[in-house]
Amino acid sequence: MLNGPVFSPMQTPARKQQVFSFATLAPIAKAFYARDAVTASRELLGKILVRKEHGRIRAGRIVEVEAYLGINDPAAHAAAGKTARNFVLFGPPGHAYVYFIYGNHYCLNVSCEPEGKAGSVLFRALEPVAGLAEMAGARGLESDLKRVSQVRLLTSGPGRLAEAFGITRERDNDKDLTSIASDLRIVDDGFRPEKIVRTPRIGITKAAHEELRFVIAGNAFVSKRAVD
DNA sequence: TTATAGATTGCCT
DNA sequence: GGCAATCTATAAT
Repeated sequence: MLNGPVFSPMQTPARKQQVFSFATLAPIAKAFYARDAVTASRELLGKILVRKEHGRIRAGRIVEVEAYLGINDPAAHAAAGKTARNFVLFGPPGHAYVYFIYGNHYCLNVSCEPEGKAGSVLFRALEPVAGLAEMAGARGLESDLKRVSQVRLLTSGPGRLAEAFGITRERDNDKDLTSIASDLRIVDDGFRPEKIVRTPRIGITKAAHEELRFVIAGNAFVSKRAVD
């Protein structure tokens, strides 16, 4: 196991970083994603999103996600059917679906369900594990992070984590996260959350009552608008 | 062709 | 807590 779920200021980024060797971090396999979005959401909590760029690793533990279902979920981009924008949702499982929102932010999903059926998991918050200085640089923040409140600004929120990992539609949309050749992947270090909390999704108006948001209970890096 | 809402964030009061 | 920023997709004219 790499690190527990709670960030400790005593664990410096350098100490955390030496634990990682990108080549040995096998991406989670395609079959993992070929399931419904609710199951995939629960299973993804505690896994680690990893980016390799310029020989450096950025990694963050997944602590908050939301499930978006297929054509019957009014809040899902798949609701309108397959389009040039959302085709990834209908494609093979384990691919990155990246969209641009509010003229300012990218958001990252991973496609679920077998090919032909839509469904995805939105990444809403990560707990930084490695490459914190790189994340801070990408976010335009001070790299000398002393407090948890500062580290939270790196990846607590879907737009924030995308920026921290340099995720864009042009670069990452439809990327196969299960490929050994991918610079963006999700890995399993054996960590399992003690408790998962289920709540309504955040920031949507359609089907807002559906409880399809999942968070690791008590984790300090869950996005601010959280309603546990 | 024009209008509007959107799976957000950060700054201002 | 309110609201501007700023682009895209989709609905309305």
